[in-house]
Amino acid sequence: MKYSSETERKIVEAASTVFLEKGKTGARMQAIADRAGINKALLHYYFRSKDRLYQEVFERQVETFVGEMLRAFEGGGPFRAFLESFISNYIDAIARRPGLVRFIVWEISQGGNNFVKLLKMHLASKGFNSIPIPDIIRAAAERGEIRPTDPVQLMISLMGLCVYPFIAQPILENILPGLSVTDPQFLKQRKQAVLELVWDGVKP
Amino acid sequence: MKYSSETERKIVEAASTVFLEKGKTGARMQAIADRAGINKALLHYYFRSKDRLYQEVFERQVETFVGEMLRAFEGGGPFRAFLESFISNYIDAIARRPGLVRFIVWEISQGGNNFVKLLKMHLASKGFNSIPIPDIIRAAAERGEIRPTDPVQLMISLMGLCVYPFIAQPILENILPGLSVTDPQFLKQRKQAVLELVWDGVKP
DNA sequence: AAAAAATTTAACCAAACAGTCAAACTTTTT
DNA sequence: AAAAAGTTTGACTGTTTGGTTAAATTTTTT
Repeated sequence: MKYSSETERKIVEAASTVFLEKGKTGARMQAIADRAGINKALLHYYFRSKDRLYQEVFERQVETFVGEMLRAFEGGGPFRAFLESFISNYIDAIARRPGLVRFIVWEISQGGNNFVKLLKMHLASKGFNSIPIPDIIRAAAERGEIRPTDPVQLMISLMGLCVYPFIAQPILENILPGLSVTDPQFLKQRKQAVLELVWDGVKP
Repeated sequence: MKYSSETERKIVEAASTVFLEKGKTGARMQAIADRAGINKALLHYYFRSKDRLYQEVFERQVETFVGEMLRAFEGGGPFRAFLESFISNYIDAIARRPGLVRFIVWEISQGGNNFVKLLKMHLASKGFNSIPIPDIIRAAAERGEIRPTDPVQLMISLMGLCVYPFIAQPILENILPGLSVTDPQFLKQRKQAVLELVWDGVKP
Protein backbone atom coordinates (compact mmCIF):
# COMPACT_ATOMS: atom_id res chain seq x y z
CA MET A 1 0.00 0.00 0.00
CA LYS A 2 3.01 2.28 0.43
CA TYR A 3 5.49 3.39 -2.20
CA SER A 4 9.13 2.35 -1.96
CA SER A 5 10.25 5.50 -3.79
CA GLU A 6 9.05 8.79 -5.21
CA THR A 7 9.57 7.49 -8.74
CA GLU A 8 7.38 4.50 -8.05
CA ARG A 9 4.67 6.80 -6.76
CA LYS A 10 4.86 8.97 -9.86
CA ILE A 11 4.62 5.88 -12.07
CA VAL A 12 1.58 4.43 -10.32
CA GLU A 13 -0.13 7.81 -10.34
CA ALA A 14 0.48 8.32 -14.05
CA ALA A 15 -0.43 4.71 -14.87
CA SER A 16 -3.67 5.05 -12.92
CA THR A 17 -4.70 8.07 -14.93
CA VAL A 18 -3.85 6.52 -18.28
CA PHE A 19 -5.29 3.05 -17.59
CA LEU A 20 -8.53 4.47 -16.18
CA GLU A 21 -8.92 6.75 -19.16
CA LYS A 22 -7.93 4.40 -21.97
CA GLY A 23 -8.42 0.91 -20.54
CA LYS A 24 -5.81 -1.82 -20.52
CA THR A 25 -5.61 -2.31 -24.28
CA GLY A 26 -5.86 1.38 -25.11
CA ALA A 27 -3.15 2.50 -22.69
CA ARG A 28 0.39 3.01 -24.00
CA MET A 29 3.51 2.51 -21.91
CA GLN A 30 5.05 5.56 -23.58
CA ALA A 31 2.04 7.67 -22.59
CA ILE A 32 2.44 6.56 -18.98
CA ALA A 33 6.16 7.36 -19.01
CA ASP A 34 5.54 10.78 -20.55
CA ARG A 35 2.89 11.58 -17.97
CA ALA A 36 5.19 10.52 -15.14
CA GLY A 37 8.02 12.56 -16.67
CA ILE A 38 10.43 9.62 -16.80
CA ASN A 39 12.09 7.29 -19.29
CA LYS A 40 9.99 4.39 -20.53
CA ALA A 41 12.59 1.82 -19.46
CA LEU A 42 12.00 2.83 -15.84
CA LEU A 43 8.51 1.40 -16.03
CA HIS A 44 10.02 -2.00 -16.72
CA TYR A 45 12.70 -1.46 -14.06
CA TYR A 46 10.06 -0.97 -11.36
CA PHE A 47 7.31 -3.20 -12.76
CA ARG A 48 8.45 -6.01 -15.03
CA SER A 49 5.74 -5.68 -17.68
CA LYS A 50 2.61 -3.82 -18.72
CA ASP A 51 0.55 -6.66 -17.29
CA ARG A 52 2.15 -6.33 -13.86
CA LEU A 53 1.92 -2.56 -13.82
CA TYR A 54 -1.73 -2.84 -14.75
CA GLN A 55 -2.32 -5.42 -12.03
CA GLU A 56 -0.67 -3.11 -9.48
CA VAL A 57 -2.78 -0.14 -10.51
CA PHE A 58 -5.97 -2.17 -10.62
CA GLU A 59 -5.42 -3.59 -7.14
CA ARG A 60 -4.62 -0.22 -5.61
CA GLN A 61 -7.68 1.40 -7.18
CA VAL A 62 -10.02 -1.41 -6.19
CA GLU A 63 -8.45 -1.56 -2.72
CA THR A 64 -9.34 1.98 -1.77
CA PHE A 65 -12.71 1.92 -3.53
CA VAL A 66 -13.88 -1.35 -2.00
CA GLY A 67 -12.68 -0.17 1.38
CA GLU A 68 -14.88 2.91 1.19
CA MET A 69 -17.74 0.96 -0.36
CA LEU A 70 -17.78 -1.55 2.49
CA ARG A 71 -17.82 1.28 5.00
CA ALA A 72 -21.17 2.17 3.45
CA PHE A 73 -22.49 -1.22 4.58
CA GLU A 74 -21.62 -0.68 8.19
CA GLY A 75 -24.49 1.52 9.27
CA GLY A 76 -26.50 -0.54 11.73
CA GLY A 77 -29.64 0.55 13.59
CA PRO A 78 -33.04 1.11 12.04
CA PHE A 79 -33.41 0.49 8.30
CA ARG A 80 -34.17 4.11 7.53
CA ALA A 81 -30.89 5.15 9.15
CA PHE A 82 -28.99 2.45 7.26
CA LEU A 83 -30.52 3.71 4.02
CA GLU A 84 -29.51 7.31 4.63
CA SER A 85 -25.98 6.36 5.59
CA PHE A 86 -25.54 3.86 2.75
CA ILE A 87 -26.78 6.21 0.04
CA SER A 88 -24.67 9.09 1.25
CA ASN A 89 -21.47 7.11 1.73
CA TYR A 90 -21.86 5.08 -1.46
CA ILE A 91 -22.52 8.11 -3.67
CA ASP A 92 -19.64 10.00 -2.09
CA ALA A 93 -17.25 7.07 -2.61
CA ILE A 94 -18.17 6.88 -6.28
CA ALA A 95 -18.20 10.62 -6.89
CA ARG A 96 -14.69 10.89 -5.46
CA ARG A 97 -13.36 8.83 -8.37
CA PRO A 98 -15.32 9.65 -11.49
CA GLY A 99 -14.50 7.13 -14.16
CA LEU A 100 -13.45 4.33 -11.82
CA VAL A 101 -16.79 2.53 -11.87
CA ARG A 102 -16.98 2.70 -15.67
CA PHE A 103 -13.45 1.36 -15.83
CA ILE A 104 -14.16 -1.51 -13.42
CA VAL A 105 -17.35 -2.50 -15.21
CA TRP A 106 -15.60 -2.50 -18.58
CA GLU A 107 -12.57 -4.42 -17.37
CA ILE A 108 -14.72 -7.08 -15.69
CA SER A 109 -16.67 -7.52 -18.90
CA GLN A 110 -13.31 -8.17 -20.59
CA GLY A 111 -13.09 -11.40 -18.62
CA GLY A 112 -10.95 -10.39 -15.66
CA ASN A 113 -12.23 -11.61 -12.31
CA ASN A 114 -9.76 -9.71 -10.17
CA PHE A 115 -12.37 -7.30 -8.94
CA VAL A 116 -14.71 -9.95 -7.65
CA LYS A 117 -11.78 -11.82 -6.11
CA LEU A 118 -10.62 -8.68 -4.27
CA LEU A 119 -14.17 -7.79 -3.27
CA LYS A 120 -14.75 -11.22 -1.76
CA MET A 121 -11.42 -11.03 0.06
CA HIS A 122 -12.37 -7.70 1.62
CA LEU A 123 -15.82 -8.98 2.51
CA ALA A 124 -14.28 -12.04 4.17
CA SER A 125 -11.89 -9.87 6.18
CA LYS A 126 -14.95 -8.13 7.64
CA GLY A 127 -16.65 -11.41 8.43
CA PHE A 128 -19.08 -11.49 5.49
CA ASN A 129 -19.21 -14.19 2.85
CA SER A 130 -21.34 -12.09 0.50
CA ILE A 131 -22.70 -8.56 0.19
CA PRO A 132 -24.79 -8.07 3.34
CA ILE A 133 -27.52 -5.86 1.87
CA PRO A 134 -30.08 -8.61 1.13
CA ASP A 135 -29.75 -9.87 4.71
CA ILE A 136 -30.17 -6.36 6.09
CA ILE A 137 -33.33 -5.96 4.02
CA ARG A 138 -34.70 -9.35 5.08
CA ALA A 139 -34.05 -8.60 8.75
CA ALA A 140 -35.74 -5.20 8.54
CA ALA A 141 -38.78 -6.79 6.90
CA GLU A 142 -38.98 -9.44 9.63
CA ARG A 143 -38.84 -6.76 12.28
CA GLY A 144 -41.71 -5.05 10.50
CA GLU A 145 -39.66 -1.91 9.83
CA ILE A 146 -40.39 -2.15 6.11
CA ARG A 147 -42.96 -4.00 4.10
CA PRO A 148 -41.98 -7.31 2.47
CA THR A 149 -39.90 -6.83 -0.66
CA ASP A 150 -37.72 -8.97 -2.90
CA PRO A 151 -34.33 -8.30 -1.25
CA VAL A 152 -32.26 -8.92 -4.39
CA GLN A 153 -34.36 -6.62 -6.55
CA LEU A 154 -34.25 -3.91 -3.91
CA MET A 155 -30.48 -4.19 -3.60
CA ILE A 156 -30.06 -3.93 -7.37
CA SER A 157 -32.37 -0.91 -7.39
CA LEU A 158 -30.54 0.77 -4.55
CA MET A 159 -27.10 0.30 -6.08
CA GLY A 160 -28.31 1.21 -9.56
CA LEU A 161 -29.90 4.45 -8.34
CA CYS A 162 -26.60 5.46 -6.72
CA VAL A 163 -24.19 4.30 -9.40
CA TYR A 164 -26.01 5.03 -12.65
CA PRO A 165 -25.43 8.80 -12.83
CA PHE A 166 -21.68 8.22 -12.76
CA ILE A 167 -21.64 5.35 -15.22
CA ALA A 168 -23.76 7.32 -17.64
CA GLN A 169 -21.94 10.57 -16.86
CA PRO A 170 -20.64 11.27 -20.39
CA ILE A 171 -24.11 10.74 -21.88
CA LEU A 172 -26.05 12.60 -19.20
CA GLU A 173 -23.77 15.63 -19.21
CA ASN A 174 -24.11 15.78 -22.98
CA ILE A 175 -27.88 15.48 -23.31
CA LEU A 176 -28.58 17.62 -20.24
CA PRO A 177 -26.46 20.76 -20.78
CA GLY A 178 -25.42 22.42 -17.56
CA LEU A 179 -25.56 19.20 -15.56
CA SER A 180 -22.44 18.09 -13.69
CA VAL A 181 -22.83 14.84 -11.80
CA THR A 182 -19.88 15.58 -9.53
CA ASP A 183 -21.21 18.99 -8.56
CA PRO A 184 -21.94 19.11 -4.80
CA GLN A 185 -25.43 20.43 -5.43
CA PHE A 186 -26.25 17.58 -7.78
CA LEU A 187 -24.87 15.05 -5.30
CA LYS A 188 -27.10 16.47 -2.57
CA GLN A 189 -30.17 16.39 -4.82
CA ARG A 190 -29.33 12.88 -5.96
CA LYS A 191 -29.00 11.55 -2.41
CA GLN A 192 -32.32 13.12 -1.53
CA ALA A 193 -34.06 11.71 -4.61
CA VAL A 194 -32.74 8.18 -4.07
CA LEU A 195 -33.63 8.20 -0.39
CA GLU A 196 -37.18 9.41 -1.01
CA LEU A 197 -37.77 7.00 -3.85
CA VAL A 198 -36.51 3.93 -1.99
CA TRP A 199 -38.08 4.84 1.32
CA ASP A 200 -41.47 5.49 -0.27
CA GLY A 201 -41.14 2.07 -1.85
CA VAL A 202 -40.48 0.16 1.38
CA LYS A 203 -41.92 2.12 4.31
CA PRO A 204 -44.70 0.21 6.08
CA MET B 1 -28.91 -0.30 -43.62
CA LYS B 2 -28.76 -3.13 -46.19
CA TYR B 3 -25.77 -5.19 -47.23
CA SER B 4 -24.42 -5.03 -50.76
CA SER B 5 -23.15 -8.61 -50.55
CA GLU B 6 -23.13 -11.70 -48.39
CA THR B 7 -19.44 -11.19 -47.63
CA GLU B 8 -20.10 -7.68 -46.39
CA ARG B 9 -22.83 -9.01 -44.13
CA LYS B 10 -20.52 -11.67 -42.70
CA ILE B 11 -17.84 -9.04 -42.07
CA VAL B 12 -20.15 -6.62 -40.25
CA GLU B 13 -21.59 -9.44 -38.17
CA ALA B 14 -18.17 -10.73 -37.15
CA ALA B 15 -16.86 -7.21 -36.55
CA SER B 16 -19.87 -6.41 -34.35
CA THR B 17 -19.18 -9.39 -32.15
CA VAL B 18 -15.47 -8.69 -31.81
CA PHE B 19 -15.75 -4.90 -31.33
CA LEU B 20 -18.53 -5.25 -28.74
CA GLU B 21 -16.56 -7.85 -26.83
CA LYS B 22 -13.09 -6.31 -26.96
CA GLY B 23 -13.69 -2.62 -27.63
CA LYS B 24 -12.10 -0.63 -30.43
CA THR B 25 -8.53 -0.84 -29.16
CA GLY B 26 -8.78 -4.45 -28.03
CA ALA B 27 -10.26 -5.77 -31.29
CA ARG B 28 -7.90 -7.32 -33.88
CA MET B 29 -8.55 -7.22 -37.61
CA GLN B 30 -7.25 -10.80 -37.87
CA ALA B 31 -9.75 -11.93 -35.23
CA ILE B 32 -12.58 -10.34 -37.21
CA ALA B 33 -11.42 -11.99 -40.45
CA ASP B 34 -11.11 -15.37 -38.74
CA ARG B 35 -14.58 -15.09 -37.26
CA ALA B 36 -16.04 -14.12 -40.65
CA GLY B 37 -14.16 -17.01 -42.28
CA ILE B 38 -12.42 -14.80 -44.84
CA ASN B 39 -9.01 -13.40 -45.69
CA LYS B 40 -7.91 -10.35 -43.75
CA ALA B 41 -7.31 -8.36 -46.94
CA LEU B 42 -11.02 -8.54 -47.69
CA LEU B 43 -11.75 -6.37 -44.67
CA HIS B 44 -9.74 -3.61 -46.29
CA TYR B 45 -11.30 -4.28 -49.68
CA TYR B 46 -14.79 -3.66 -48.32
CA PHE B 47 -13.96 -1.12 -45.60
CA ARG B 48 -10.78 0.87 -46.14
CA SER B 49 -9.48 0.77 -42.57
CA LYS B 50 -10.13 -0.44 -39.05
CA ASP B 51 -11.47 3.02 -38.21
CA ARG B 52 -14.04 2.91 -40.99
CA LEU B 53 -15.12 -0.64 -40.22
CA TYR B 54 -15.54 0.36 -36.58
CA GLN B 55 -17.56 3.42 -37.55
CA GLU B 56 -19.83 1.25 -39.71
CA VAL B 57 -20.41 -1.28 -36.93
CA PHE B 58 -20.95 1.42 -34.32
CA GLU B 59 -23.54 3.23 -36.43
CA ARG B 60 -25.45 0.06 -37.24
CA GLN B 61 -25.55 -1.01 -33.60
CA VAL B 62 -26.59 2.40 -32.32
CA GLU B 63 -29.10 2.75 -35.14
CA THR B 64 -31.15 -0.29 -34.17
CA PHE B 65 -30.76 0.29 -30.43
CA VAL B 66 -31.77 3.95 -30.50
CA GLY B 67 -34.68 3.07 -32.74
CA GLU B 68 -36.04 0.63 -30.19
CA MET B 69 -35.19 2.94 -27.30
CA LEU B 70 -37.16 5.81 -28.80
CA ARG B 71 -40.12 3.52 -29.31
CA ALA B 72 -40.16 3.22 -25.51
CA PHE B 73 -40.82 6.97 -25.31
CA GLU B 74 -43.92 6.83 -27.46
CA GLY B 75 -46.46 5.61 -24.96
CA GLY B 76 -48.89 8.46 -24.43
CA GLY B 77 -51.94 8.47 -22.18
CA PRO B 78 -51.91 8.52 -18.39
CA PHE B 79 -48.53 8.58 -16.67
CA ARG B 80 -49.00 5.17 -15.09
CA ALA B 81 -49.54 3.65 -18.55
CA PHE B 82 -46.51 5.48 -19.93
CA LEU B 83 -44.43 4.11 -17.06
CA GLU B 84 -45.50 0.52 -17.65
CA SER B 85 -44.86 0.74 -21.36
CA PHE B 86 -41.55 2.56 -21.02
CA ILE B 87 -40.12 0.17 -18.44
CA SER B 88 -41.15 -2.90 -20.37
CA ASN B 89 -39.95 -1.70 -23.77
CA TYR B 90 -36.73 -0.19 -22.47
CA ILE B 91 -35.71 -3.27 -20.50
CA ASP B 92 -36.58 -5.54 -23.43
CA ALA B 93 -34.54 -3.40 -25.84
CA ILE B 94 -31.50 -3.58 -23.58
CA ALA B 95 -31.89 -7.26 -22.70
CA ARG B 96 -31.98 -8.14 -26.40
CA ARG B 97 -28.38 -6.99 -26.76
CA PRO B 98 -26.46 -7.78 -23.62
CA GLY B 99 -23.15 -6.00 -23.71
CA LEU B 100 -24.20 -3.20 -26.05
CA VAL B 101 -24.93 -0.67 -23.31
CA ARG B 102 -21.62 -1.41 -21.58
CA PHE B 103 -19.89 -1.01 -24.91
CA ILE B 104 -21.61 2.30 -25.71
CA VAL B 105 -20.91 3.73 -22.27
CA TRP B 106 -17.25 2.77 -22.49
CA GLU B 107 -16.79 4.07 -26.01
CA ILE B 108 -18.43 7.41 -25.18
CA SER B 109 -16.12 7.78 -22.21
CA GLN B 110 -13.23 7.31 -24.66
CA GLY B 111 -14.15 10.67 -26.15
CA GLY B 112 -16.28 9.68 -29.11
CA ASN B 113 -19.45 11.70 -29.49
CA ASN B 114 -20.94 9.64 -32.30
CA PHE B 115 -23.58 8.15 -30.05
CA VAL B 116 -24.93 11.46 -28.85
CA LYS B 117 -24.82 12.79 -32.42
CA LEU B 118 -26.82 9.81 -33.71
CA LEU B 119 -29.21 9.98 -30.77
CA LYS B 120 -29.95 13.65 -31.39
CA MET B 121 -30.45 12.94 -35.10
CA HIS B 122 -32.99 10.25 -34.32
CA LEU B 123 -34.72 12.45 -31.77
CA ALA B 124 -34.94 15.27 -34.30
CA SER B 125 -36.41 12.93 -36.92
CA LYS B 126 -39.23 12.24 -34.47
CA GLY B 127 -39.78 15.92 -33.76
CA PHE B 128 -37.96 16.11 -30.41
CA ASN B 129 -34.98 18.30 -29.67
CA SER B 130 -34.14 16.41 -26.47
CA ILE B 131 -35.21 13.32 -24.56
CA PRO B 132 -38.91 13.87 -23.84
CA ILE B 133 -39.10 12.19 -20.43
CA PRO B 134 -38.68 15.32 -18.27
CA ASP B 135 -41.48 17.01 -20.21
CA ILE B 136 -43.73 13.99 -19.82
CA ILE B 137 -43.08 14.03 -16.06
CA ARG B 138 -43.71 17.78 -15.80
CA ALA B 139 -46.97 17.50 -17.75
CA ALA B 140 -48.20 14.63 -15.56
CA ALA B 141 -47.41 16.62 -12.42
CA GLU B 142 -49.30 19.64 -13.76
CA ARG B 143 -52.31 17.48 -14.53
CA GLY B 144 -52.15 16.25 -10.95
CA GLU B 145 -51.56 12.64 -12.00
CA ILE B 146 -48.41 12.45 -9.90
CA ARG B 147 -47.07 14.51 -7.07
CA PRO B 148 -44.46 17.17 -7.84
CA THR B 149 -41.02 15.71 -8.41
CA ASP B 150 -37.69 16.85 -9.83
CA PRO B 151 -38.14 15.68 -13.45
CA VAL B 152 -34.42 15.25 -14.17
CA GLN B 153 -33.78 13.22 -11.02
CA LEU B 154 -36.78 11.01 -11.76
CA MET B 155 -35.65 10.43 -15.32
CA ILE B 156 -32.16 9.45 -14.15
CA SER B 157 -33.69 7.13 -11.57
CA LEU B 158 -36.01 5.53 -14.09
CA MET B 159 -33.31 4.91 -16.65
CA GLY B 160 -30.81 3.75 -14.03
CA LEU B 161 -33.26 1.25 -12.57
CA CYS B 162 -33.79 -0.25 -16.01
CA VAL B 163 -30.24 -0.17 -17.32
CA TYR B 164 -28.13 -0.93 -14.26
CA PRO B 165 -28.67 -4.71 -14.09
CA PHE B 166 -27.26 -5.05 -17.60
CA ILE B 167 -24.33 -2.73 -17.13
CA ALA B 168 -23.39 -4.48 -13.91
CA GLN B 169 -24.22 -7.90 -15.35
CA PRO B 170 -20.76 -9.46 -14.98
CA ILE B 171 -20.52 -8.34 -11.35
CA LEU B 172 -24.08 -9.23 -10.36
CA GLU B 173 -23.98 -12.68 -11.93
CA ASN B 174 -20.75 -13.36 -10.09
CA ILE B 175 -21.71 -12.20 -6.61
CA LEU B 176 -25.25 -13.58 -6.85
CA PRO B 177 -24.76 -17.18 -8.04
CA GLY B 178 -27.71 -18.50 -10.00
CA LEU B 179 -28.77 -15.07 -11.20
CA SER B 180 -29.08 -14.46 -14.94
CA VAL B 181 -30.13 -10.94 -15.88
CA THR B 182 -31.31 -12.00 -19.34
CA ASP B 183 -33.48 -14.80 -17.97
CA PRO B 184 -37.18 -14.13 -18.80
CA GLN B 185 -38.18 -14.65 -15.19
CA PHE B 186 -35.66 -12.09 -13.96
CA LEU B 187 -36.78 -9.61 -16.63
CA LYS B 188 -40.37 -9.99 -15.46
CA GLN B 189 -39.43 -9.53 -11.81
CA ARG B 190 -37.24 -6.57 -12.67
CA LYS B 191 -40.00 -4.80 -14.61
CA GLN B 192 -42.38 -5.36 -11.70
CA ALA B 193 -39.86 -4.09 -9.13
CA VAL B 194 -39.03 -0.94 -11.11
CA LEU B 195 -42.68 -0.14 -11.76
CA GLU B 196 -43.66 -0.56 -8.13
CA LEU B 197 -40.74 1.46 -6.83
CA VAL B 198 -41.20 4.37 -9.20
CA TRP B 199 -44.98 4.43 -8.96
CA ASP B 200 -44.91 4.35 -5.16
CA GLY B 201 -42.54 7.28 -5.37
CA VAL B 202 -44.73 9.49 -7.56
CA LYS B 203 -48.39 8.45 -7.09
CA PRO B 204 -50.52 11.20 -5.59
C1' DA C 1 37.21 9.30 -1.41
C1' DA C 2 37.00 4.91 -3.48
C1' DA C 3 34.09 0.99 -4.34
C1' DA C 4 29.69 -0.86 -4.74
C1' DA C 5 24.98 -0.67 -5.44
C1' DA C 6 20.97 1.43 -7.15
C1' DT C 7 18.78 4.42 -10.45
C1' DT C 8 18.11 6.53 -14.99
C1' DT C 9 18.73 7.07 -19.87
C1' DA C 10 19.29 6.65 -25.11
C1' DA C 11 19.47 3.49 -28.40
C1' DC C 12 18.02 -0.83 -29.73
C1' DC C 13 15.26 -5.27 -30.67
C1' DA C 14 11.46 -8.47 -31.67
C1' DA C 15 6.71 -9.26 -31.92
C1' DA C 16 2.22 -7.81 -33.04
C1' DC C 17 -0.33 -5.30 -35.88
C1' DA C 18 -2.85 -2.61 -39.62
C1' DG C 19 -2.53 -2.15 -44.15
C1' DT C 20 -0.82 -3.27 -49.30
C1' DC C 21 -0.24 -5.72 -53.64
C1' DA C 22 0.23 -8.69 -57.43
C1' DA C 23 -1.57 -12.76 -58.84
C1' DA C 24 -5.40 -16.24 -58.97
C1' DC C 25 -10.00 -17.06 -59.27
C1' DT C 26 -15.00 -16.04 -60.25
C1' DT C 27 -18.70 -13.59 -62.27
C1' DT C 28 -20.55 -10.43 -65.63
C1' DT C 29 -20.51 -8.19 -69.99
C1' DT C 30 -19.65 -8.08 -74.92
C1' DA D 1 -15.87 -17.70 -75.95
C1' DA D 2 -13.13 -13.84 -75.24
C1' DA D 3 -12.64 -9.67 -72.63
C1' DA D 4 -13.60 -7.04 -68.74
C1' DA D 5 -14.85 -6.28 -64.23
C1' DG D 6 -15.31 -7.77 -59.68
C1' DT D 7 -13.81 -10.76 -55.83
C1' DT D 8 -10.55 -13.41 -52.98
C1' DT D 9 -6.11 -14.90 -51.45
C1' DG D 10 -1.12 -15.58 -49.73
C1' DA D 11 2.73 -13.25 -49.17
C1' DC D 12 4.55 -9.09 -48.11
C1' DT D 13 5.60 -4.14 -45.93
C1' DG D 14 5.87 -0.39 -42.66
C1' DT D 15 4.60 1.10 -38.20
C1' DT D 16 3.49 0.85 -33.59
C1' DT D 17 4.44 -0.98 -29.37
C1' DG D 18 6.11 -3.71 -25.36
C1' DG D 19 10.30 -4.91 -23.87
C1' DT D 20 15.81 -5.15 -23.50
C1' DT D 21 20.56 -3.64 -22.85
C1' DA D 22 24.77 -1.40 -22.09
C1' DA D 23 26.42 2.63 -20.62
C1' DA D 24 25.94 6.98 -17.82
C1' DT D 25 24.60 9.03 -13.57
C1' DT D 26 23.41 9.27 -8.84
C1' DT D 27 23.21 7.42 -4.22
C1' DT D 28 24.82 4.46 -0.60
C1' DT D 29 28.26 1.83 1.73
C1' DT D 30 32.91 1.00 3.22
